[in-house]
Amino acid sequence: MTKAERLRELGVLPYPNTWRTNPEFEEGRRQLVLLAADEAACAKLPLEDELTEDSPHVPLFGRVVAKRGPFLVIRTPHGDAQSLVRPDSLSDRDAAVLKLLDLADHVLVEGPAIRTRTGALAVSARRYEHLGKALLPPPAKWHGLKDVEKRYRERYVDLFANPAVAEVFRARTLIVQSLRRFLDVFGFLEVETPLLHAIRGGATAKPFDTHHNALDLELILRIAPELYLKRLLVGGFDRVYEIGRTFRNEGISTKHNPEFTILEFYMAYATYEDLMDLCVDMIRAVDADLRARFPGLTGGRAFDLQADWKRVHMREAIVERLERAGQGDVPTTPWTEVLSPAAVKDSDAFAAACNAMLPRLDASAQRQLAHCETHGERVFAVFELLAEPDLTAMYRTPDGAQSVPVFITEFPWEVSPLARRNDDDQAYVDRFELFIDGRELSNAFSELNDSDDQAERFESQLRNRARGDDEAMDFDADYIRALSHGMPPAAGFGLGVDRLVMLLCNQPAIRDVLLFPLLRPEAE
RNA sequence: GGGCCAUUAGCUCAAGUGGUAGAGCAGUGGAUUCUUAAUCCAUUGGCUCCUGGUUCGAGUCCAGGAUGGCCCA
Repeated sequence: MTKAERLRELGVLPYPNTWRTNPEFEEGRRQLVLLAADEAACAKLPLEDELTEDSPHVPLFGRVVAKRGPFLVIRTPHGDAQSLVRPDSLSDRDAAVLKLLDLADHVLVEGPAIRTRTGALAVSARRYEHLGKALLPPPAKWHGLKDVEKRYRERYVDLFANPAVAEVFRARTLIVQSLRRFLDVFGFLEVETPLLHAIRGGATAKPFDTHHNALDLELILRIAPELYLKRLLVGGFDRVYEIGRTFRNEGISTKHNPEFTILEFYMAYATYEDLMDLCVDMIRAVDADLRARFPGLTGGRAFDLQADWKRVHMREAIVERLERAGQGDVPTTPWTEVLSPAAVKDSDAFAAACNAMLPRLDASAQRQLAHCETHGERVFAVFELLAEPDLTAMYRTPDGAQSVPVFITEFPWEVSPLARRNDDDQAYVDRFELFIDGRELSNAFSELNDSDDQAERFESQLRNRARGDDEAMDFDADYIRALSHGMPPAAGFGLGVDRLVMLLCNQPAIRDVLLFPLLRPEAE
């Protein structure tokens, strides 16, 4: 006979729903768990035999994760606390129900809080209620659940068996709340724009295809919210933001999941330089919130957010990388043999250097560089191949102990189809990407609000498509019409929220900050 | 996409060069009841990821596949 059947014999439902919580129980439990973690406060509790008739009873409810002698360890969202459950302190009925307890069951105990002989808190149970049955045993109490695949597939077990994992997800929520609060205070309006798009725009990426039956319409899941948010600037919402899911039909890795969370905000009458200042303030504010509440997650960092954040033109970063090759932690590179710092400004010399370098690159880098047709595309490719991998070695705190955040600015226009051209040099745009700890976290620019220029950029994207770039954008005629109605001068900002959580919470893989990362379905 | 590694009981892990598949915890039955991975006695539990091959004999060797991890791209 199963335990569930034996419970029924005692008149107890295995899955009851009769005991209900209320604000008083919730607060009582929370205070109790906090008290259990406070050694000094526990020392003031009475021993069992010092109790008086009027000692107040407190509730403790949650999942039983361990049995030790006459003690049950009960796990709650706030932490663990234990209960001393002795049959002779319980009614016969409660004692009989207690005998049918399995690890992982949900239970309620009520009784006075006491100090044990070892100085710990325990709820000395006068009442014991079975609240919910578990049929499967929990993972080994000492080792927990370690199997990485199982942790992702059975996240529900991971979360209750490994409290440190649950902590990361609580921290994630705090980070998102903190981002919202920061933007709300600055007068940004949070909005929701469509996830189903008819054409691809706002980023260069491969989309997921889907279909709407009633309209018989081929649709894609959005690869970025950008173009809808900028339509709202035209509509008169001067400061808007959206935090939401975005989908890119690409590979899965420690840094990529097909669906991820993006923050984008747009600010009228501002430039990309204003956004650099705002970005520093925002990330520092979020980090301060995080460190105050989750100090255990934020130690031992390889980067310093309090240091001065560097601002480096993309071409300067390439020059600096060449000049510092072999110094400190910046490795030597064959690029120094083919590309002189002076040649970075000279499109012919730069192209020749790229050609000379081609046979020395690995297959993927060759593809990336050979694909380039213009100087701007080559500058971007060389930045990615040469400078980006060593940003953490190049930009460090004065004592050299930590890397500092760096804004890479002045991108070539060809790789920036939605960004405003620089007034002094039309070949480059007013754009930056933020790198912290060597990882690309943000992309932002002064917005292109010249509808004629934007139309030319879309045409350029179509030419890229024609020559085989299957990530190029579509021509968005409605967006051109929107710009033609007049978009205020503005700057916009995008941030990978999952990557920010990884960075601030010291998590090595994006799967560690996604509750349910995409996995292949299990075999039958 | 390429390379390397892993896959054995519910969980965590063992099984020199091929020779009867094991432990701890969980579970079950009992004892004990101020424990801190509770303890003590007894005990159940296996398609060793899958499919083939070599062999008298395969968890172990070989080939192919599956899933996952790490690195590279």
